[in-house]
Amino acid sequence: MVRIMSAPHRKSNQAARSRLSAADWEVAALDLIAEDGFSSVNVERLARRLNVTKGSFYWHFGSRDELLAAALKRWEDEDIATFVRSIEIITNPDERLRALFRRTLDKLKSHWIFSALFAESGHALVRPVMERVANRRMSYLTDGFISLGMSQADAVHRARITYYSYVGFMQSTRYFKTARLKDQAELDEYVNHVIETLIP
Amino acid sequence: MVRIMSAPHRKSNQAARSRLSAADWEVAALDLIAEDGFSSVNVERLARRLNVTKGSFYWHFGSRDELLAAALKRWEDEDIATFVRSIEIITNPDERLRALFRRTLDKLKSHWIFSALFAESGHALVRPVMERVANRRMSYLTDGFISLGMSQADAVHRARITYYSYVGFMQSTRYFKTARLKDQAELDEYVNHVIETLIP
DNA sequence: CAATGTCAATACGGTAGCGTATGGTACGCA
DNA sequence: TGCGTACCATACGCTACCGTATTGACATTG
Repeated sequence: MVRIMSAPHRKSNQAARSRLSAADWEVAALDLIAEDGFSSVNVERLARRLNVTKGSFYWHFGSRDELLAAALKRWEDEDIATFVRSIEIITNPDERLRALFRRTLDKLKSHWIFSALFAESGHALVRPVMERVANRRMSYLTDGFISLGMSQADAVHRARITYYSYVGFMQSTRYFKTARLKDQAELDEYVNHVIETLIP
Repeated sequence: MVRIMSAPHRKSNQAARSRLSAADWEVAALDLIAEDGFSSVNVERLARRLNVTKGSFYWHFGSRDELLAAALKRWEDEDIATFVRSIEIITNPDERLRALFRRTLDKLKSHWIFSALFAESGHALVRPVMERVANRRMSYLTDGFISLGMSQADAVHRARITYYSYVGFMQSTRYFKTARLKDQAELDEYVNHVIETLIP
């Protein structure tokens, strides 16, 4: 119960910047989401991480939900931006689709956040975000399969399989050691199999 | 705040049986899990559903975790039993695999519980259960693909895709209206596409 | 009918987390 | 140099939930 404040007027290890902005709280929230899930985000825990008390938090945000909404928006925006940057520049449709498949392996923090958020899509703040994300990716995939010569109907189905298997992969590797592939080689092998199975 | 107890000594609408067993609490917990997720299960809410107070609960169970563990065990046992009953009796390996794929569409409550539990595999009580379930299904699928002539390595990969796309499908339809297929016809069409894509 | 066992109601103590109130400190700038 | 703005600390109230303690109601059985 008694918490020893070794550095009362903090000048401590990591937090060289002694004052925080709203953005700092959002980023910290996203970190926590990636580690422990969306609903694990609570302001006192965040405050402890940032070496301040929640007195500070409520200066930047009116409520916990306000922070969560801001963090979600930040993630969605970043996610779109990096996606466009890394994929959209590839012109050849076949190449682009394959690159998209392989991209699921980049262990970006964004993927972990995706997985954590997806698992809690039941939450009223999360659901609309994840639904938009799903629709964007699904229609992107559909277009990809169409431009490879598939019929509209087949492309939609194939996009579903693809997206769903991505979701399942992410969720499983998040939670289960058993599901994690051993090394980079096995990972590559798996993705190659996926590409050969799903890309006509 | 003031709760009107219209039927003090309860003889009320649904609960004809005026006394409960531990099993009743477990079943109610599973219902709640299917509807609202694992972590939404709390004893006072359950008690309200069952038209009793939690004074009763703690006669049957020592703690909330004890109930959750019992409910999980109940589900896992049932899940194995119904799986064996519905699939294992089919001898032809190709038929069996197809039946397994189509079984995904039966809207059994068990599937909803699966989906709710999977989403919260982060929980210490849930994770081992879902890991066992995943391993069982994965190795079952792997055997299926092997008996259809695939190499061991390919079969493992294909089993992964299959299981992961099942997980993604379940999770998505659980949360997103957009993801839900319109009617039985579209559903069948989708599964046919899945079968043609994933079964060699 | 008494005694016991089984299930339930009520009242209470404890903790975690949200949000508020109020005052404190430090930095930029007049 | 002093003053206001921006950020932070402390203390508190409130609610939801867990779990405990005690007593009550009803059924079964000796």
